[in-house]
Amino acid sequence: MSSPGNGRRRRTRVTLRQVAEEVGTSQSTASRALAGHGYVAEDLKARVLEAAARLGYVPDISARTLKGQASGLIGLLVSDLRNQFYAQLAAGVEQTVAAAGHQVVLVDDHGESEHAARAARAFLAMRADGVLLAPTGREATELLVEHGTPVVEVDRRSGARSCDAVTIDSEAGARAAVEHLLQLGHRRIAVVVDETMWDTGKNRLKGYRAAHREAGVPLSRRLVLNLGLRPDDPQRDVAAFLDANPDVTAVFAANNVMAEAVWQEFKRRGAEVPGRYSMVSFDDLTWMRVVEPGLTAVRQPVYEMGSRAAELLLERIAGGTERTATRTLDPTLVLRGSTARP
Amino acid sequence: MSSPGNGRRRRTRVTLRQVAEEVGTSQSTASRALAGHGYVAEDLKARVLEAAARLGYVPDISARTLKGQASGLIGLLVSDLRNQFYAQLAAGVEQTVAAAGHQVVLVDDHGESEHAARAARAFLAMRADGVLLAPTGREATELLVEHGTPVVEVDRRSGARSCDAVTIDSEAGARAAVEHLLQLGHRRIAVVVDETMWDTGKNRLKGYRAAHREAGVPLSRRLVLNLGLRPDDPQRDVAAFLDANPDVTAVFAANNVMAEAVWQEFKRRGAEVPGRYSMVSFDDLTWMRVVEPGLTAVRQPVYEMGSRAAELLLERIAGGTERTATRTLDPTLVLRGSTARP
DNA sequence: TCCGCATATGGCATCGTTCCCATGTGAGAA
DNA sequence: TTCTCACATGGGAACGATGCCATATGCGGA
Repeated sequence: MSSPGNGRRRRTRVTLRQVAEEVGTSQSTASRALAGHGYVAEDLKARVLEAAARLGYVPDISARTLKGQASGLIGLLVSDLRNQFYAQLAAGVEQTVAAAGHQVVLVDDHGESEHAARAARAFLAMRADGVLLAPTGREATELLVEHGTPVVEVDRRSGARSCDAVTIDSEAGARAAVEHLLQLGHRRIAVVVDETMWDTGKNRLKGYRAAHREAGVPLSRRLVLNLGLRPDDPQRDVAAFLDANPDVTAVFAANNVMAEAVWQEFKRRGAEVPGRYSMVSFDDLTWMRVVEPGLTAVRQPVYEMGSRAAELLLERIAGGTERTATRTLDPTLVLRGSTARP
Repeated sequence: MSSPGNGRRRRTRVTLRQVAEEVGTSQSTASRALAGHGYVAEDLKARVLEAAARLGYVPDISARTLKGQASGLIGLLVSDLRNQFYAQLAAGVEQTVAAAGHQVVLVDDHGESEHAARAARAFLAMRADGVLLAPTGREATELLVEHGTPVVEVDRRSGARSCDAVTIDSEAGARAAVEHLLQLGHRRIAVVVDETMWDTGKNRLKGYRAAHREAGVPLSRRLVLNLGLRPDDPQRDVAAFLDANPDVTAVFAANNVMAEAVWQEFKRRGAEVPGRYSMVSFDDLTWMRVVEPGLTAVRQPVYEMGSRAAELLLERIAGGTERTATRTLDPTLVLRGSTARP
């Protein structure tokens, strides 16, 4: 590999100037040789490249960025990396961003918008070329947009002023799920949500209601279990709810966290699925197709959402499209064994 | 928030010089005021801070880094973000790194060491303060160490020259799992692995063998199903293996991917667990405690491994410890319903 | 012969911060 | 009075890469 015999840590990094001196030319010429544009004689260029490789030259992004070039960094802000949903999203983003030769700076705001704002400031400070946000407030988006950083919102929309967005049609997904239950003959369908402050939760509830209205089935406030943000022990709350509403025959869980709580509670009380309860989850994770019976679920193209958002952001950075674009992806209802007639 | 009425994109970012001019002082003084060290009169300092906030000043990390300061970036290289194992790891790392005021640059090498080497070069180029690697070859580690970047290897060790590492005791975990099966009376225990080139796979196989030796149960090559890296369709291979070895009564899956393949194949052929087969997984994911029966599994403290590795790296960056440290975390065997006497 | 142009190379200012150093003040000590 | 020292401020040189501009040469066409 690189220069032998140079003990452990190199004291200072190899700079372009050193490479230039090695071949007896100027920084300018060496720069052109490495960059591959501008006039450089073929043989000189080869010698510069060889020297750069031999000395282990690595260009300094800070200097390049300072001079006004792109930093090559894309910020990505998610709410909870431990949740498979966001992990998939991040994977999709990383894949696309890396393929374009950029790097992802990942921040997890744990659902706190204050933390998100801090992250936005950090993205600004590092001169990120663009940022992808699963927003938890409009502050971060606004800060970035105002400073001229391209932003694409993913999954959720902050309602902040114009920026691109890639989301999944929550309302349609929820409607399909609940329609399915209604068609099977269920009339008292519970819905379990943890947040209704962002458009994901709001729209899933909206879809739930729309399906009822369309089917002419009356809605009841009682059947909406709203646990609020980051509930301590959702399973306990679900248990209490089921005890209080013994007439419920089906449950629609608005996201994977809720689905797990509901499923575990069914298991704990030995309630048969789909015998006693039918169940549908919004979001389709590994475990839902592995359990017996499999969970009927609204599958979201999460990985794809990540990569589409990244593509959109890269286009925006390249300065392509002018007016802001919103892309909505369609979820699909995957039928498995957890749903049947009541 | 910041200055009102300034249309959309600010054309240029606010620099320290502009803040200084705003309060009628010099860059030097403004810098000291913001940095909070060196002599600055109290009232002047307050005015600088106020002006910085009012103008929406965000320091430029590139310039700071170029001047020789830390970049605040920590590189993290994982093999497959879609795998919950690495997502948990990344979450643990992010949490700890963010708490220390740094940012994580995340790269997924998809198990390709060539990709890993490219990532290492990128980390070098952006002057990452330190790097965490789940190595897929020694090249990346060596490149970074040689350039003087602190490196901590996580989960796997590359065997490259001295750098810190945080791993989980694969051999002990595997031994515990297989001992459990042996104690239940199993004598023909299959082991399913996909890689034996890194120490994780190697050591799990070692633990499997050690347990047999200790129990005085003869080993058979036939019972080792080695699928090799990234098998096309592991479930099919497992099926073929089970057909060819009908005397097997228990299966030890060496990681979560193998466990899923084995589990799905059991389900497909309607083989009762633990009636026909007992099963243990190395790595304990959500679905394993949700399925019926629950999977007996070797639980790895993955999130903790991530945060411990990050802590170690931060210490190393701070220049604390001198000699390299290796930390090994202990896995625990979680008994559930998938294991019983043959 | 002279101009224009493609080719080739080097000098140097620039990006925004940091920090060393020079400069300056006033108070208290010698 | 003069020296010292703590306090306070500004000038300006780095850091490393980039790219504009000046310079130089040789060749073909007018």
